[in-house]
Amino acid sequence: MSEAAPEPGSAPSLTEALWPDPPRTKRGPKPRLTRDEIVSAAAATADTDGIDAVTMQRVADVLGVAKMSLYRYVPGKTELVALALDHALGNPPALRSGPWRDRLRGWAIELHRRMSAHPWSLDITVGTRIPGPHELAWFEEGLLALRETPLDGSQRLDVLAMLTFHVRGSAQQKSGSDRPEAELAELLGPILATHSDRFPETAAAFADRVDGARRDDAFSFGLDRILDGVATLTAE
Amino acid sequence: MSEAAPEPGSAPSLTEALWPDPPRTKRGPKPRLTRDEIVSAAAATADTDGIDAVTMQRVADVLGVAKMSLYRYVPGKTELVALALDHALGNPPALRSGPWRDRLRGWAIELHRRMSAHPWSLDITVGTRIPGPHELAWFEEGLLALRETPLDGSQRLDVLAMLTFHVRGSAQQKSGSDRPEAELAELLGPILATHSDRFPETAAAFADRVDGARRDDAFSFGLDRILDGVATLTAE
DNA sequence: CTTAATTGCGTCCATTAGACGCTTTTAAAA
DNA sequence: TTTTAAAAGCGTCTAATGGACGCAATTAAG
Repeated sequence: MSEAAPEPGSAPSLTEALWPDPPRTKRGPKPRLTRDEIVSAAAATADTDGIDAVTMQRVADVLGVAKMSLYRYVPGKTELVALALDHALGNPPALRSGPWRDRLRGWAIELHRRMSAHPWSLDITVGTRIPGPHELAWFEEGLLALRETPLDGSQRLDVLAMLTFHVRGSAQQKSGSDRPEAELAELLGPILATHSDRFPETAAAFADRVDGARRDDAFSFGLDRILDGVATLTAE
Repeated sequence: MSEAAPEPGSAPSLTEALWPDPPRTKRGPKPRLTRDEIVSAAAATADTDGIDAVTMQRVADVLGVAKMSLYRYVPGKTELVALALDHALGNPPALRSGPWRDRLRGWAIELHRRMSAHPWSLDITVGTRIPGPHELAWFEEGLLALRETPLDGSQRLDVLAMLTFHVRGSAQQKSGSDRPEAELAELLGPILATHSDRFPETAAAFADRVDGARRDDAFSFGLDRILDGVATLTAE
């Protein structure tokens, strides 16, 4: 929430933070750190102990510097976290052949894998954000896959948004546990048992799921449904 | 993160908080507040000033009591927020007739409306949560709509999850602004202009969207795609 | 060699959520 | 009616947080 612009620039600091300009004057002491070191440290901390463990103090400790030193490299915590997110996302896989459906499927699966690997990324991708370079690269890659379809640009964006929502939602559900559905069912069990009269369908559906010993593949189920839906549209 | 159980119950406090038991011994001074008053105050505060404005202090001020008094009604802030969410969600609409597709569509649209009306609800529905009574009621309603389909319980749950993800994601994007896409395009404009060589497809797609003067209906676009996909499955 | 930009960071502050324990209220038990 | 103990209200205190500010040390440009 602070402005770190040395010049009277009009862009918000978040944009500047994510899309930095190289200008490097050569006066003054040499920086002891790199912005990238800080971002990596923040991401690593989030990976091991969750996003709440990422405090300026802790990141500074990891790097062996004082807390306030970080502010020479990063305008604030918000920006640091945004950078860590883009760092965790990384570059999209480049699959430039095959039919759009397979490509898009691979795209979504890989995105899901990345986000699941950094569950904290889900906690912070909230609201209208400014995408970082890697995030935009993912978008670009997804749009490339849709190029052979008759969809217009707007529809293509909508398709990617839809896929992103599904990836995010699915990854979110499984964050923190590797058998999320079983866990949820366990949590819900007592509640449903107590109020089975109020929620008969829900109780039945969960019983069904447990009996069927289904694995956690709500993600791919939904993914296929979505791709079916898009296919229906492109076929028109 | 604290345990408020008067008895040595084994359930986590969140469950107890969301699914309270009426036991009301009649000793001691009469409570000056209701849990519901507190929850309403918290939700109202979040509605007007965002989730960050919801502090125990502020809620207490609104109600004219001391901060620590709230802890007699609510185990902690986490639980208060969970309660506020369920409060904001409210009961699902009861549309018990018509084909499953229309019912599900109405269900999703209404859910979208509610969540958009309380944008803060999106910031806090993260990870595996314990659903409150209202949330479960929505689930129940959604499952009811799917009863006429040949899908099994597990698939029905997956469909609802998918829809929920889409609703959440869409509502999230538009939180904080009523023309989110235009806003995003504005934010992205300078970036894309600067790096149009790296993101040609993205630039083109956004240009397409702006030219087409499309309104913000990524939500219903995706919703129809999803329902198409489900229809494909049920038709098999 | 002088100068000015730039770094590292110590100090300070405002805000949080929450623990703990005291006092007061009030219904149940004697 | 008196005694008793459960429960409510909440003042006080603590630890953690993000961040403003300004000073001293560093180092390249002039």
